[in-house]
Amino acid sequence: MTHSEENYLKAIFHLGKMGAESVSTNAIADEMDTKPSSVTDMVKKLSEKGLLHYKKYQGVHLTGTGTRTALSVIRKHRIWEVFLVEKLSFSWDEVHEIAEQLEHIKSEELIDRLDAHLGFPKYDPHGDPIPSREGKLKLSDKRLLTEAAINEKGICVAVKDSSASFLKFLDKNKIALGDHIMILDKEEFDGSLEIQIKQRKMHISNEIASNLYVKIVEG
Amino acid sequence: MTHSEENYLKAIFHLGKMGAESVSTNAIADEMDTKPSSVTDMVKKLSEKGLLHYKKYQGVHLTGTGTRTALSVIRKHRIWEVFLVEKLSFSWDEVHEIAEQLEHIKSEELIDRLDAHLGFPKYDPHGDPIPSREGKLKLSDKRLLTEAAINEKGICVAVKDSSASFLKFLDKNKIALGDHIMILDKEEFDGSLEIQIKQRKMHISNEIASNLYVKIVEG
DNA sequence: CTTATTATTTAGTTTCATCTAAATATTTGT
DNA sequence: ACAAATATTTAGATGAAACTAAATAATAAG
Repeated sequence: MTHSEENYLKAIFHLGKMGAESVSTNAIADEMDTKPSSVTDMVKKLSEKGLLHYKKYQGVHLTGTGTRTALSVIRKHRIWEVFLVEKLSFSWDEVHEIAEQLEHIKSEELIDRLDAHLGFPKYDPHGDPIPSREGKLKLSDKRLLTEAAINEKGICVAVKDSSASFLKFLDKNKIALGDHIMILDKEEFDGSLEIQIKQRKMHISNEIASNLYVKIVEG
Repeated sequence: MTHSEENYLKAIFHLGKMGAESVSTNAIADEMDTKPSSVTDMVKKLSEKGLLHYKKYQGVHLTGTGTRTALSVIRKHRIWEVFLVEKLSFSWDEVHEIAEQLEHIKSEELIDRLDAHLGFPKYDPHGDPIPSREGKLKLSDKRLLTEAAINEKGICVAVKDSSASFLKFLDKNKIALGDHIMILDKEEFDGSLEIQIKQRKMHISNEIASNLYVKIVEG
């Protein structure tokens, strides 16, 4: 399994909503910042290896083996991110690029020991769940902040966009995972929100709200 | 800089006794388990990139940049080995393969933070010195056990062969870095040695002695 | 001082992952 | 339902990094 093959599986997994939907050539090309023709080539190869199903012009979806492989790479990525933040004090906006490299290190033993060393974390620094050794992925009832109703309260549990610029924005505005948020008002015109977060009120754009996941708390 | 290029630089550095001697095509091919013709190709490329000097039929030697790059890779390799042993409890015979992969992760920040996290170690688990950030390599007065005279005392400071089989042999026979060793007798016929190690006597073959480094202690 | 041996290089091929340009299939809009 | 737009695939090329087989240079041996 090459780095490139692993990256394709990861991208297809993400695009396919955990393997349910079939994924188009162009979507993969976009996600991976490559050309559709390159995707066709790779997809043929992965298909021959039994990692995904492919019929011309009909998109692809991962096989069981393909899904397990993708989850194994995602597991590595997320565990390494935890390591970088917890043990090496990187901030959450600096770890993605490095984890993109570390996720390809081949050693199950290594990742298991690292996992133990970190105390078997369940989530990465961006709130994404870490797949188990067996390839089970915890699915939570998190919702985008844009989908919450006025007066609903939630706890910020994850980000959708993990780009450095978005994460830096959150840091600068003192919004962190675990924070309690209540929707005070929604602006019809631009979809922006008035929220109460940790005793202070603030106004956030729709763009921001649509990249923050919350878990609604009753009451 | 590709993984392969880094591996070539590392191999040439090791073969060239820290850049002093010029290294032959065949020696590199042997070291890297590849064909001489492949070496010629790569050496031409590295030469064009200014990492080594190459004249047909006359071997190569690293430039300043080439040496610095090699040392940077070696630094990464050794720091990762310390991490694997100290933090993840790998044994010293398991870390080489994994470090061969980790040494190619591109991030100076990562290796500096890891270095700090480990308390700025000076030696890797096999007793090899870790180059500084600036590319300085501590050279010690260690000598092979085969070069020590009868009645000389030394401290075991490093191994020459880092293969799993040799290291496992040492573990099994309770020989570890830091142990005090005295040469009791040398057998003319096969070069084997009678040694005193930590209150017990044992007999070791020339093959073993020629892969153990000691630092002679006076008295 | 030739010849034989060994070392090294050249030339041409392969595999991998990408690309561009062109061809073909599918989908959409009227 | 047909043309236009979009998506996808094919064909052919490129750059790494390896290989094999053949040619050439350097070295060693008689």
